Amino acid sequence: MQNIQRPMGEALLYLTDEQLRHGIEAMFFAYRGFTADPDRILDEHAYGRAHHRAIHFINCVPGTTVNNLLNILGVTKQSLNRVLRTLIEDGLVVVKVGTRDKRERNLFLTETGQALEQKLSDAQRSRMRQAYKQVGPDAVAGFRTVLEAMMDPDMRRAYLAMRQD
Amino acid sequence: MQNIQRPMGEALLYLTDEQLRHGIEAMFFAYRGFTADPDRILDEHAYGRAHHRAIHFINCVPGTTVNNLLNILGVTKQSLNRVLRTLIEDGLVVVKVGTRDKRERNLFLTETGQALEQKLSDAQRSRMRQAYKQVGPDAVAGFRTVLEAMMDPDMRRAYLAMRQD
DNA sequence: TTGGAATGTCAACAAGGCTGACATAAAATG
DNA sequence: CATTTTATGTCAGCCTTGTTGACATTCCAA
Repeated sequence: MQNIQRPMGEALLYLTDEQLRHGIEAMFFAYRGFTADPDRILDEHAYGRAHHRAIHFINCVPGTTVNNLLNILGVTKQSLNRVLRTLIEDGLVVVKVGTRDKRERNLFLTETGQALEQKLSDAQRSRMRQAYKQVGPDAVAGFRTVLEAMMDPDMRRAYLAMRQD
Repeated sequence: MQNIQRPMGEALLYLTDEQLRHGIEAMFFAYRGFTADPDRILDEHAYGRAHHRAIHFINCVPGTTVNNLLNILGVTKQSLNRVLRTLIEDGLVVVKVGTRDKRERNLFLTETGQALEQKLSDAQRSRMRQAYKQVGPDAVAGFRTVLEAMMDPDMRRAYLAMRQD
């Protein structure tokens, strides 16, 4: 370590080990903040982050299959299945057997499910909005750019495919 | 949803629900990338992220007390204790009874512990460096600014106190 | 039509959070 | 000096959410 070369004065200051370490810690603390508000709401419903993630992406891609969700979430199908089961039992998610391929299950949020999704994403967006507002558009653009660069290529593809702005 | 007001044309485009949602998803996928490399290394040693976090912050503040670590990590002492116990048993961490206050335990990494810390943080910094290099200093500055704005105030204080750049 | 691949379910286990209760030693306080 | 508070550790037990293994169903292609 300690490969502290500064080939061009302070121009690459942001690439020193020290700076990178700060970035790592910022990521750690920020992610805590990022999940704090939804976590509180989920607690009231006896759900966890896993439920939140499932709800979020089912809302995002209504009718998605279990398999597709597995790829997005990066967990095993067994793990996802447990979460889905409780969401289905609780009437937040409905399953329809695939029309073309009957092995597939298409997932949808019920109205109750959509209501919870709203509540969760309102909370999360509200913190995001406050942060964005506080720092302005340029910082936000930089934020998104770095996040994209940090993703694994597969996830970057999934992420970019999901957006159309 | 769909409360899409645009009070000043496109000037606040980055604050629409749609944009905020993309920020949320970017955060989710990026955090996965962020932890992927250390996770692989930890697996080989039969450790988890909890061990990584402890190692990281003990390295960061050598001689830190258990209580201080609890505040930084935001877990219960029982949970931290389990992790610390294995790290001590495995000879990665040593405990010294506090000099001024003998109730306190000061935590340090052994050479072995430092070696693992190096390995983990090399991997994590390397991804960070690649991302930073790819996007340039302005984006990096924006990235850090937004992350700081997203933290809970307590954590922001802890984070800012930790750095002296 | 039959065997393999894809999809999803159930069961059991492990990591790592959590709470509660309790022990000990040291410090602080009256 | 007696008492209380603080810092830490430990045990037991619970929950969420990962994991693997075994199995059922469905589809498709040889």
